[in-house]
Amino acid sequence: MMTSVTRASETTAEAATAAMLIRRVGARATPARVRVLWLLRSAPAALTHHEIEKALGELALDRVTLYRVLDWLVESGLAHRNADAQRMFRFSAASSGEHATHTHFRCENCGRVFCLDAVPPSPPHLPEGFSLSRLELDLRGRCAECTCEQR
Amino acid sequence: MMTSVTRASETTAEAATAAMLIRRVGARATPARVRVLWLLRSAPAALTHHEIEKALGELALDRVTLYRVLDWLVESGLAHRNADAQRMFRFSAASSGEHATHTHFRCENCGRVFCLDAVPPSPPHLPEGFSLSRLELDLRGRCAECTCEQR
DNA sequence: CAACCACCTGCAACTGTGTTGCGGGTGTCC
DNA sequence: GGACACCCGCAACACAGTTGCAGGTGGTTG
Repeated sequence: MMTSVTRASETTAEAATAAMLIRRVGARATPARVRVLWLLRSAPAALTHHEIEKALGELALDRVTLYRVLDWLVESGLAHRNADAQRMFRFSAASSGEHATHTHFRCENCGRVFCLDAVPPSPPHLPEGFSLSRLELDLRGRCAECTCEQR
Repeated sequence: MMTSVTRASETTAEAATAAMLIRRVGARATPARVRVLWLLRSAPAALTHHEIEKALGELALDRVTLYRVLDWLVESGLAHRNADAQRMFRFSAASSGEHATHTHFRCENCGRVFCLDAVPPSPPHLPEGFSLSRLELDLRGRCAECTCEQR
């Protein structure tokens, strides 16, 4: 069925990939899930609930449904959730491989979060009893766009 | 944890230090500010609003006043604010020197945030136009306490 | 094919963290 | 001691995220 996310032929392949990823987890590839995952996978940065809602345009889902889809994506490992500096959740597609170490850039002006490919930083050593499961490098500053308008 | 603000003599010196820090910024060292800053400075981890409220015990302030004190501390550079994974703000005292690079450990079980002294990781290089102001290493895992009770 | 069942969707109402407005109190300075 | 700035607390609000429930959808089974 696949209600078209857009009509461009190349993106239907992307949508099919998203659907495939969803089915692989053993769940129905509903339009809502496909759209959202497709959007996350094509976004260069982590998106807020609100940004996703806007980006879906007239294909938008109910607010709650979107929350539930996002929760489900996170729970099944297809997406990641992080709270940004404005204490809002931001969602990004999980890279197919590992996500154990990751680098984000948070713009202090517009609040957006970008996922960077950067060298995994050296593993530090922890106080006794602490166990490490994941490591994240967090860069703060201004993104290219905000540096331009340099308020 | 964190018994109330006591009358022990040694802590009065700590309180005096807090008051001094506040006055140095050019502001009144009100009891509320002194108490909160003192608490933050003696805490091993970043605290939520709620934890601070509890820790102050019967000396507790109004909810709103506490928020305003915290805002003021952040604004004057005496404290730092970060959103944790549960999208709640956590506050920590600013170290006297720089805070440009910093390492946090976030417990995925209890949500607490610990400030670690760790080597500043090497600065990676950014996409064109991005400017870096701060760098943070974010470790996720289980803190000693939660590793013990190992759910 | 019809009944069934699991699951997805949407509406409404709720929760809890953080914020704003405002009146009143407390210090400080001339 | 009067004016002023600042601080405090109460109440009401704003908003992201959640829960409950009724209804729809699609696949499966007899």
